[in-house]
Amino acid sequence: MSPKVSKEHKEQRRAELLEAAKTVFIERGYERATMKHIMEEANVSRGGLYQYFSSKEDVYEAILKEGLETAMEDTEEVLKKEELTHWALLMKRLFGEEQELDEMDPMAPSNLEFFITGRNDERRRKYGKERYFYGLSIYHDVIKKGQESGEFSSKFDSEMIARSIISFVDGLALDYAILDREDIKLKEQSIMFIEYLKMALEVKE
Amino acid sequence: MSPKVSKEHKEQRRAELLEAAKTVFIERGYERATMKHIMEEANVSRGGLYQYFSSKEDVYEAILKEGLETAMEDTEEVLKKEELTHWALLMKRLFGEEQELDEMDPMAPSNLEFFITGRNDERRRKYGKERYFYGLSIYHDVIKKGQESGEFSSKFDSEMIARSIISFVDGLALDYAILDREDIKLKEQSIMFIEYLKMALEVKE
DNA sequence: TTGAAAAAAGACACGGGTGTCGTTATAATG
DNA sequence: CATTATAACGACACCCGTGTCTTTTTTCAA
Repeated sequence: MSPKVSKEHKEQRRAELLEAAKTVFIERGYERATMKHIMEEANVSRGGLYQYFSSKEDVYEAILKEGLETAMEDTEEVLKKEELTHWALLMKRLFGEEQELDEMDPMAPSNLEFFITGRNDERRRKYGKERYFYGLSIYHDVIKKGQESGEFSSKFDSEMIARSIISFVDGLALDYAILDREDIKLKEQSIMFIEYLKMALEVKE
Repeated sequence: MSPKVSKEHKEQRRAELLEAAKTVFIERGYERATMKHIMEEANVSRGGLYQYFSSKEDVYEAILKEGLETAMEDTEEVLKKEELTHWALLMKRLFGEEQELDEMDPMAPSNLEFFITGRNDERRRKYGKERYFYGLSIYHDVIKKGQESGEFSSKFDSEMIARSIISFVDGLALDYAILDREDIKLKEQSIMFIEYLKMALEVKE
């Protein structure tokens, strides 16, 4: 009846495995990474790993889920500070609390890979769609509210602006994946895109 | 000494194989496609296929090369009609002669896949970089000339605008790959991006 | 300290994709 | 029509990743 190992320990182990898996995925990408690589990185046997995850896809989905959860928490966090303008809020959602325009989530390339290589798989496709529309709603929300409050111009459709943000973010992540750091100009491109947004929303600042 | 089959026939055969391969790649994507799939699609044996191509990567590079060549020819074509404004030229380069805003190269998803999954491979990385900078120069060129001629505003750096075009195109291709046709809104997003460009370049039209 | 139950280990068989190689069919040439 | 180069065939052996299954070890509770 009673479990032979504490729940805390199990969760701890699981977290360790996920951490190791992340390292592997960042290094090798989703497709080229194997369960064996993860076992080696985590210093665990085949059986040990399969105790927690039933496949590579299973591991990856756990990482994605975790990432989404922390992202949602961060969004909550930002929302609490209600003194912000909609524009500041939008910028925070785009580039995070620290506004690091030249940083990129190291998992971003693998994430793209995961969804693009699995685009013919119904399960993964559905999952990708969910994430897309969740991301869309995040941006759409604040833009719409900004327009309603009069802070933003309503010249353009809020949804299309929100969609353009996603495309921009995805495109940047893609180029980041393929090109060398110095070739991509993350910061300058982000600034350029911010200018587009300023013009479209007629933000003074 | 003398070849036992005409050169034309050989080239014809090769073209057929490439055509079949394209069909397969469009259907299954790069990673999930196998040489066997291509053999079946082309009604050719293993030996027959390997007569022309030494690996899947080899096949794909041939397709990419072909695509790039026709793209360059198209660009030449457009350049000949010198009566165009720089803006019209830019639009043609972005969306082709027909300005079909809701069309997407069916190979685009596989192309992204090819480069993103191979991002740790030196050869493929180098190849991707070449293509990026070639694409960049195409857009950069016309924007710079437009600015120099006074047709475009020089408020923003021509290179960054050109880069933003690539990111946009890549991001759109990515979303096209992952989402269903009806979820993506190709046309509306293209129009939105054109508006960004119009504002940045201060184009009346 | 001992026993039970679960976690971790690692050997194993399987499947699937790859590229090669000896053989056969075919097309050009004399 | 015969010859010969080579295109096309398809069997084969190889490799590698996967997930399972049996065995061993560890942990907790009595």
